[in-house]
Amino acid sequence: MLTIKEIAEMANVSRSTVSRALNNSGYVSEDAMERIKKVIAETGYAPSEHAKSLRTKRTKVIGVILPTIQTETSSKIVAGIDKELSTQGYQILLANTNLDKAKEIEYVDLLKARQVDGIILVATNTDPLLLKKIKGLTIPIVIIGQEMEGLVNVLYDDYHASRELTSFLIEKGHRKIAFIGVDEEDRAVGFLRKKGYKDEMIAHKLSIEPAWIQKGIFDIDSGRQAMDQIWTTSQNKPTAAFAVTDRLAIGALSFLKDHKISVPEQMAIASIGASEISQYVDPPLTTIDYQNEKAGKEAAHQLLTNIGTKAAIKKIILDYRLIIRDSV
Amino acid sequence: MLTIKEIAEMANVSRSTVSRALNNSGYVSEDAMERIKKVIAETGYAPSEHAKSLRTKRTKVIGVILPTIQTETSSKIVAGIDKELSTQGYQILLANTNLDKAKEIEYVDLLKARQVDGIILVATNTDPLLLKKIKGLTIPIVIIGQEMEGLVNVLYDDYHASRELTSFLIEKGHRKIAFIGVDEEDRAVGFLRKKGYKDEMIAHKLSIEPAWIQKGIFDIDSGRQAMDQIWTTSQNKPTAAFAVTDRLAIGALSFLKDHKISVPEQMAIASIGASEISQYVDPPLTTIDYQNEKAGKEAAHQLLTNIGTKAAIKKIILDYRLIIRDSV
DNA sequence: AGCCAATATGGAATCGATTCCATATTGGCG
DNA sequence: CGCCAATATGGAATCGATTCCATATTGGCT
Repeated sequence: MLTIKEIAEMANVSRSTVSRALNNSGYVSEDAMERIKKVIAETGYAPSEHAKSLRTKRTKVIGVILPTIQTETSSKIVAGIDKELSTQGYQILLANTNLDKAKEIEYVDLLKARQVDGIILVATNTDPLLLKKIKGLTIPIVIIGQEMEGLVNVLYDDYHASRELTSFLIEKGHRKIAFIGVDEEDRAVGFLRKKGYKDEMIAHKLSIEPAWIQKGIFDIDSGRQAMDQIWTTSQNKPTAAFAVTDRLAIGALSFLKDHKISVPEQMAIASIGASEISQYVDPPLTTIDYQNEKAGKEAAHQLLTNIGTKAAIKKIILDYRLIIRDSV
Repeated sequence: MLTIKEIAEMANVSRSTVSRALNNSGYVSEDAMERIKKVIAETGYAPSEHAKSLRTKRTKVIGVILPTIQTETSSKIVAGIDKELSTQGYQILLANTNLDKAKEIEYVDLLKARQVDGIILVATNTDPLLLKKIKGLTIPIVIIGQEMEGLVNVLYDDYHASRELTSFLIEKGHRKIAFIGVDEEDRAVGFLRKKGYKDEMIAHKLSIEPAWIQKGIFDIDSGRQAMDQIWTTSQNKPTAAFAVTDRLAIGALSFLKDHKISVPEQMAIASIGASEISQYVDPPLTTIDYQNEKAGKEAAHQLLTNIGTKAAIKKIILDYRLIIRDSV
């Protein structure tokens, strides 16, 4: 590993001068500058970022904590974050929790020790312990996807999106609408989307049979099982189902297809996510686009503006868009 | 930011003793240990990783360079890498090139400056400049997806997978087989898969009409366009098409569906990738599973065993698996 | 009781940069 | 021609850890 000292010797100047040259801080003669540049080019010297960070307290690294990388939502968010950060020379240090709540907290500490300049947390819950840990941080943090009081949030409008989608199903003539959700510990996806559905049903004086409400995890197969449950256990079969994610909807479609239940004639399906493949399944899914990449970009942007300055507590609510296709 | 010096003062010991306590390097009395632990617990002190790395030359960070995060392949690889690395306390520093070759080289330098303990490169080309840069590195590196002489490679068996898939189509009675590929600068996906297809066709004395061979980029829409080309420009219409990725195949399916060309009766489709949704499109795709997560895991494993020791140059070729579904 | 080795502890150098300060060299101008 | 400010340069402290070395303390054993 080449150091600044060696470069200085080779260019016949002091370390201070090399440093000044590297950082364009002036007071370097043309002559010296040239020699230094030449030596650097020849040797391929790259200054140690660690020594630099130790001295300057800035790392140009942002920690990103996420529940999984294996969903389209996550990768779109990360892509958005990266797009924004890379324009400013920042990089992403990944912290994947694999949906483990303890790890979420642990990673906050680890990122702190690595002195990242900021953290973006793609949250799945609003655990008080996590919240407490976050509030103790001195570096800026932005939360995506869950509302946390007193912090910078980038949010999807889960409640209204959910109401609107339910309302759309009702407009289309459906009265008996089933719901495939996820655990309500996930306040945004679990609780708020369910509430939106229920409230809209109630607003239209429509009743909900308990068997119509099923829960999955975030994969395709559990969507399939949920639809199986709905179909086989409900007394009064619904004519439509609202799945809180595209994957759950795709699982549901797969069950329906195998049982020769036609979509949308016998059972309409709608969901939230607008994943790339939602338009290529059979039939193409009616779904709500959440603009995940934009969420990532927006979060990164907020974070960058908060670095170095006091964070203005903000709630950014992204808009959504209903995409109507053949599944309803 | 709390430092070791302050902890030392609070615990009434020297910095050396605190350091020894932190690293369990012995020679710390029970008494002192207890006081130090107490202070650390109370203050939530976390030692600066930068100062540590500066001294020890180890960062516990691995740089991962990839062409995009927005594909299932990439996220599976990253998930695999993370799974393996996190068991050893390593983290991932992401470097997303967005398919920009210049950035690929640039990021090697940046990661070097950040003194990552190793690099995993998910490669899309075998550019000589890149190769030269890599060979100059002193830290271990593992390449996924492209064969690079003299380095540790984790490879898919593109050539044989391609031959086998072509052979399968032929077995099924197809004689006129089209091919949707990508640019051959990507040696693995572009060149080798095409060669496998061609060689297998030749081995069976089957001729290929120029219009049957089309090229896309890595997205669904270009697969659609490629199939459009094949269908509208070929004199002699093929009865099957081999797409080098699932996305291209899905695009092709979409074209066929819109033009009421039945699959597999009028046109069979097969591809490589085994993406999660390949089984939920209509009809479910016959595809080859490459085990991307395993590739990531294996690469990370190789990298970790090469840290600290001289790298054994190795070529690891992963096996693949033909998944037969209804599209053929 | 006295000696030696094991244990315990602190001091100081070090890692590779930045940055403040002191000093040396210029050049413009009266 | 001499003076002052701007420019150019190097020395040294510093960031926060680790680690080598020197010294102090302890306990076991003859």
